[in-house]
Amino acid sequence: MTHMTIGKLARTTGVGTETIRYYERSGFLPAPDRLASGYRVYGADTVNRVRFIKQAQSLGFTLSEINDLLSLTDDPNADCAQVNARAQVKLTEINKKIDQLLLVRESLERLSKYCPADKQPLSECSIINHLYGEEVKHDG
Amino acid sequence: MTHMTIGKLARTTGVGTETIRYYERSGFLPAPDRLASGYRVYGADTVNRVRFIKQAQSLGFTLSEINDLLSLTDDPNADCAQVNARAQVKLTEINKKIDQLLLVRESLERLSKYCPADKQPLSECSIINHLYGEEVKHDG
DNA sequence: CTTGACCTTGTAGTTAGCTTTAAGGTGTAG
DNA sequence: CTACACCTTAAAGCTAACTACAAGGTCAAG
Repeated sequence: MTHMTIGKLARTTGVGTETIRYYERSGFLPAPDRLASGYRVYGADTVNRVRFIKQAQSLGFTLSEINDLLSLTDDPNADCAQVNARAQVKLTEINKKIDQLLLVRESLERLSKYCPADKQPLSECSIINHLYGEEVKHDG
Repeated sequence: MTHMTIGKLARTTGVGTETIRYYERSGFLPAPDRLASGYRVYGADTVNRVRFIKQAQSLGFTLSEINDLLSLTDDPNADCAQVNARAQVKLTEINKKIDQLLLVRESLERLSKYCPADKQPLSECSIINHLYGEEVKHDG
């Protein structure tokens, strides 16, 4: 059970076969052994590597950042501090995105609050008027 | 001063000339009048329209959603409620994104907390171990 | 020995929103 | 009249991460 073809690997890891081949093409997975027929053969190590990629993606890392992380795990001199530094960079990015979205939400909520939200003409719509560059009343 | 060429419009609105042409190609801006030379000529209305697009983008609307909003503003039967409904949809999306990012941040922070963050071998790194599918210790 | 699931390759398409390039015409300041 | 900034077009390229397609070879069951 140590050898599996691409479809089995795909089913085991929950990605598509085309995605596996794409990862190989792009250097995220090493070129696997082949059967005489040319079929790719994978072992448990590749299952782990694909899972690593998917887990890291769910934490907001891009494939190229994940490649850096994978290089670290292959480097005998790499240490925890280097991984943690990358995690901190990612945390900073995520915090920035959250802050931006909070600002956008605030704007939209404020605009919506002053929009009659019934069958008023668009000339009364604070959202549209704001988009066209006009000032909107503030609280207080 | 009511007529300006594409470069002036671009500078006035803070976008590139190629972006203006791209908007026209894609139907976000109407085809403008032309000089005898073929140069595009714009008026203040186009400045407003481009600003509308940019403002709406900063609120998280995609170009295709913005096109819908612009169609509404061109529709004599459109009303405030329709615009507000779109704003609510967008607010829901933004809230979803914020929630996802908060979860991701929590995961990354928890992992980072248990990572020695000094020159320990990667086998001690809770981040890497998590990505490879191992369990991580919890608080309490 | 046939059926059908599975595999191979290379190439191109997708979404979103631009940006760049090539090859050339126009407008104006000095 | 000569720079030089500005304009024109069509088409291709970019980033990210896949996804689809065509045309064919392989493997296992019955």
